[in-house]
Amino acid sequence: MNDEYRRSMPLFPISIVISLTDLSARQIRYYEQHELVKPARTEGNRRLFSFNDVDRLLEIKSLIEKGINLAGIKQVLSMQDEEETQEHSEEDIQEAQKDLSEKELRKMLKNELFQGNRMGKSSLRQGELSRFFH
Amino acid sequence: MNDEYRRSMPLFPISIVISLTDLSARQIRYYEQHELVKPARTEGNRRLFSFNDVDRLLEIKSLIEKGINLAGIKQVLSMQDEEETQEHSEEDIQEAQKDLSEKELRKMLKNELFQGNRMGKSSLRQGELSRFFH
DNA sequence: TTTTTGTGTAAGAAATCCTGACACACGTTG
DNA sequence: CAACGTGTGTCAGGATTTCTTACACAAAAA
Repeated sequence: MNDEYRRSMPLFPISIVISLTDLSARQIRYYEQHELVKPARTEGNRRLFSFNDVDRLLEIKSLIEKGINLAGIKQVLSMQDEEETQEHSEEDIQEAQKDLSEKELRKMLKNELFQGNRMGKSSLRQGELSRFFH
Repeated sequence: MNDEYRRSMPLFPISIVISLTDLSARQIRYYEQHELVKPARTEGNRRLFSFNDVDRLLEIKSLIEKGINLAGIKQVLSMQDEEETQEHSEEDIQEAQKDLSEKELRKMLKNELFQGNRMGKSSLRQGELSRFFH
């Protein structure tokens, strides 16, 4: 609750985020451009990332490495955002998942997606950064 | 243990530390100059502060507001540093406290120091930052 | 009163970051 | 196959942030 406030506090310049995520500046800016992350800005227009932002970037990176394109990642992330705010019934969740797997995933990700891990929530879930911080 | 590693990771530029501590850049640099904090540096020589650094600065600020001068603060902090690394017997701790109170405090802080709170460890202890982060 | 402390402020230089813009490999589409 | 779309690298010019050094000064200490 107050926790979310702390995790969304703008703290890191892009250089730190680069070292934390091993993404390039170009990648990070490109993801922002496509609204996968929305870092805050200083008065002088410099990006400032929160813990949530960094977590999100790590998640994006993990999905990228699975071969998912940005459109797909956007879907996944927006679904997760919904889950965080609203409480869902079992049906809702299945509905949302159908939305992703039928309309987008099967078509554009072919079979690469489900090699090995079945994209279970566990591996995609938040808190990646908790390996570094607490 | 691994926790200490995370808390000592250089993450924040001075601008963020300024907003987090409400200290001026001048103050922060001055404290560094007198070795109360030792922030890391980027390749380009910019300061990078860790959680521990910010905690320490908040502690410094709190002590400053109590009217303690830098020499006294340095003593207090160095004592705390020792406590963190080594395990002490009861005697050791009393010894250290005597070291501070007799040699320095009574002489240079006069009576201002003990007005109200008796400088109990509780109020000086670390983790101030935990009010903002976890 | 003279000195020391702690902080403000300013200047010039250097580092970091910003937004385009162009390139390009690869995969997709017509 | 040719044309297009996607995701990333890289470079340039400009803006912002930070650095050090130096001077100033009020308040406290000597």
